[in-house]
Amino acid sequence: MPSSTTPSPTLQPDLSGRHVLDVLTERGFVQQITDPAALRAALAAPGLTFYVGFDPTGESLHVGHLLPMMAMRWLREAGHRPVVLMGGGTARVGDPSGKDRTRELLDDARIQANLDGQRPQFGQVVGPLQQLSAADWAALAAGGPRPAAGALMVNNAHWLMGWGYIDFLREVGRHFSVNRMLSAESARLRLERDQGLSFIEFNYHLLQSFDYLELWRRLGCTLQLGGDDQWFNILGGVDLVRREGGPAVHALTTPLLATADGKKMGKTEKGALFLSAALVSPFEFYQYWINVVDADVGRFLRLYTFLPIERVQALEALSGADIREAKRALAFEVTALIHGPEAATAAMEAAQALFSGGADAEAPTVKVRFPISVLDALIAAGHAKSKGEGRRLIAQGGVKLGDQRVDDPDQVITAAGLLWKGKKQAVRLASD
RNA sequence: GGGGAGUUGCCCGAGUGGCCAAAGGGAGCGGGCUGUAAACCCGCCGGCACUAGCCUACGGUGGUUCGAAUCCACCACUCCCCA
Repeated sequence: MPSSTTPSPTLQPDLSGRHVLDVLTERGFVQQITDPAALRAALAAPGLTFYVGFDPTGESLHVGHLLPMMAMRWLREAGHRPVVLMGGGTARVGDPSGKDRTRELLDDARIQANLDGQRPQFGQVVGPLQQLSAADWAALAAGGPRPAAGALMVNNAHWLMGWGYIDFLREVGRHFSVNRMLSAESARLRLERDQGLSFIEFNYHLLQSFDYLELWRRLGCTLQLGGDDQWFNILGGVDLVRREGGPAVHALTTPLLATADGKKMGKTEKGALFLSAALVSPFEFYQYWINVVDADVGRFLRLYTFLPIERVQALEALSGADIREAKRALAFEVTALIHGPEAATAAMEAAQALFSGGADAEAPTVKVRFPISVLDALIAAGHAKSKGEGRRLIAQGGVKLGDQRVDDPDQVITAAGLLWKGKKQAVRLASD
């Protein structure tokens, strides 16, 4: 058990003088690289500009986005310039990669709201970012000077929205082979499954490729990072830059994570594990990492924390019940990174109190009016969606009031206390 | 433009007039075993009332019938083949 003093998380990466590519590889960030030797040489000296694209498809980022963000932070530490590309333009089209059906098209208001929601979240992990406005971009495109060193945030709406259809076809479209695009996995998957692939989605590839060209032209960007499902799209950009007379720019993909038991990474009962505290409380966030399956702990420590590799290896070496110590470190570190050390400490202490049988532990609080039946309280607490479900839970022994198992749905609660569903979820009932 | 197939509960998928709230699988939830793990075993899994019962539901609307997810008509959408 940690002492009552606030433990201090490791919120900064430390390369210890090693080549950043070695560190990224060792920590499991690297899936594919276009030309490893060339990229190694390019990264040897600081100053390379690289980017990662994020489409604003939700109001908050989630852990799926965290992986490339961590990689960006490491690269930044090595002295390179990160560019966060917000897909304000591409989100209007929709990426078919990895989707087995057409995603609903987002309207402009939705996209704008999502952009606003996600924007501040990048800084937390990647570090301070300078945001370029439409006017900034226009100046840059007109040949103005590049911004001084430092991380940037750009929005591809600024260079995609102005195109005329014919112009785009002539200038960009002519470089793309439909034959190749049809053979790409994202398209092939749809075709084989008779799922259909609308023309608009089919064009996503061109837009993303054009992003790379534009970022190379305006900012000298020579590396794009992305999830491995983006490999083909990134290569499209690499090709386009070359066809437009540019150098051999680089591509690096990160692995697509599934948890060791085959589930999608970052999925909770309620949905994605969002980084926004409003959507997923720090406590819930912490609990997600604590409950990670054993086989994933080492991998996640490497990817989602900045703990030194020696420390990670030490934690990985634990076995049996001691693995929980590694999970505590993981949960604490990641929570501290996203929600801050205070919130992480609070979440950790709340979890410990709750699961060591502490009756007065912290837990999400729900206001109710006493007296209230257990059945109604379950619904108020969000533990059950209907009375039928609540009855079922009780019948199966899944409900506890404090440490007392409840077996009568009509039992009346008269005072504040903890209401448990199963072994892991508790809500504090408080007077309204 | 012509011809054909299809639309079932969170997902996949059976079901062709009453025995259907609808087989089976997956996901999910609870219990047991444990370490707030995995694997495994057991149970649950539309809503309300929970004893009997009622309501909503099988793309939409209308119809046939004592009775329809199942038959008919029209509409919408999806996919396939030919052009």
